Amino acid sequence: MNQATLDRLLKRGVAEVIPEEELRQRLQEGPPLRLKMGFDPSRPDIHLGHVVGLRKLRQFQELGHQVILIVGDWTAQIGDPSGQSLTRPMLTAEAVQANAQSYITQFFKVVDQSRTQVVWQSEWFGKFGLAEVLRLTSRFTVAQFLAREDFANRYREGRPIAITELLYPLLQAYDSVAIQSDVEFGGTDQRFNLLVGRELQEMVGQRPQICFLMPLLVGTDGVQKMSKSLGNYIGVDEPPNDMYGKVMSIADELLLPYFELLTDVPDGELEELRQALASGTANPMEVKKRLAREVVAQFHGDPAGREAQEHFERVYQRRQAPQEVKTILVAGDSEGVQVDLPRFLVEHDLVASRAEAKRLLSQGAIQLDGEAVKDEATFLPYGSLLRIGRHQWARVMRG
RNA sequence: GGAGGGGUGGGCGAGUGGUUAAAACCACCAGACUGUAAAUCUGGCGCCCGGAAGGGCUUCGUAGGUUCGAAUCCUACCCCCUCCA
Repeated sequence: MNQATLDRLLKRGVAEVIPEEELRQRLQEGPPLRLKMGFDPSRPDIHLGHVVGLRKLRQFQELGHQVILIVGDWTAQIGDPSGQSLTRPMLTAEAVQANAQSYITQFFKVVDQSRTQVVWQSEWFGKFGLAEVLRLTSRFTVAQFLAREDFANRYREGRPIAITELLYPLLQAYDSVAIQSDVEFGGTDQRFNLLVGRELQEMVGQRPQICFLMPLLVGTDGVQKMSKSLGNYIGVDEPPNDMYGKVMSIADELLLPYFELLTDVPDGELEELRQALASGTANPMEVKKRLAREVVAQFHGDPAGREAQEHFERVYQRRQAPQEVKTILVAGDSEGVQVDLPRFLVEHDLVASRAEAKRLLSQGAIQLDGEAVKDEATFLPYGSLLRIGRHQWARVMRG
């Protein structure tokens, strides 16, 4: 492996490797590494935040290494304390099964299926008895766990910590033992969990895994990490136009991190971009368009990327109607139809309630062929185009 | 086993008998501005009827009760948290 490849692997889009020297050494040793990646089947959706890690797995795979994907059907019953979430309801076996399936499908949009092995926690925890649980828990102390930042915070502030939450890192750590993990991947918020795995492996006489931590992608709100529950995410399953639009809506400051973590644009070029943006010679909007196009292309192909861009330029920049507009068939007289607009909009699911429609109306947010509609009682000619707010369009046709 | 605190709108969190569909803030929606965004400003933000004025209904853990009137008082129940042992 040449130096450039190695640097890209260990530096680009990487927060911390513990310990980095050990990983370099193992990469030189030759045998394919077992790369551990776990997921929580109570949250089956993959968004761009996850993609950062998946892309890194992919890079390792391209060098011949093997991914072990763990379906966390047991830990899902606890809920990862890293997300400061509380105890979640237990999922039914069917729900877990369905979620896992959905997750895996999305997973392989980035990761190479032929170099991936999928395993379930229940393969080892299914036959775990109390004796094993005691043996496992006895290896660690409360003090060790209270050292962890979020536990420490919660404890200090008198907020609850469920005993099961303390178990979460232990179970995750045992996963590493069960699959004999060489490298475990996770976001920087997983640091503690991954380190426990490393420690536990050492205790049982296994070669301890290396912890590979990646930066957390900031979500579309520009503040918090991308997460589904915060609603600031971009899902890999989203349609091209939505995906493109969401990328365009990120803050300018996120441009470079997104390029670094989500694209293959070389570091040298990123540096040029950075300077161009700083000096004002590059228009952030144009740069962002490129980012959006590349992201969409990754999941939907190049043509979809171009089409999404055209759609965006048309609908958002020129504020024209999209190519494809929902049509509403109405029966009226020869020229068109007289309607009570709020009722009409509700009936055709263009707006949630009459009150909502009236609000929009009074704010001039409803247009008929480019003219703001003022009155609730409105005549809609056949072929006319309705626009509701920024995003909704509908054409009225005789039917 | 004992003591105490608490359950309010998407979130956080005021509110202890009427002027409260319920403050403030966040999120969200719309308009203006714009380079996509952000920021900023403006308006809005339970549902229904009404052109409007206005009216009606539903909502403050659940179920009852007191009262002309209850998120606010009483009773029972459910749930959550903290501390002491």
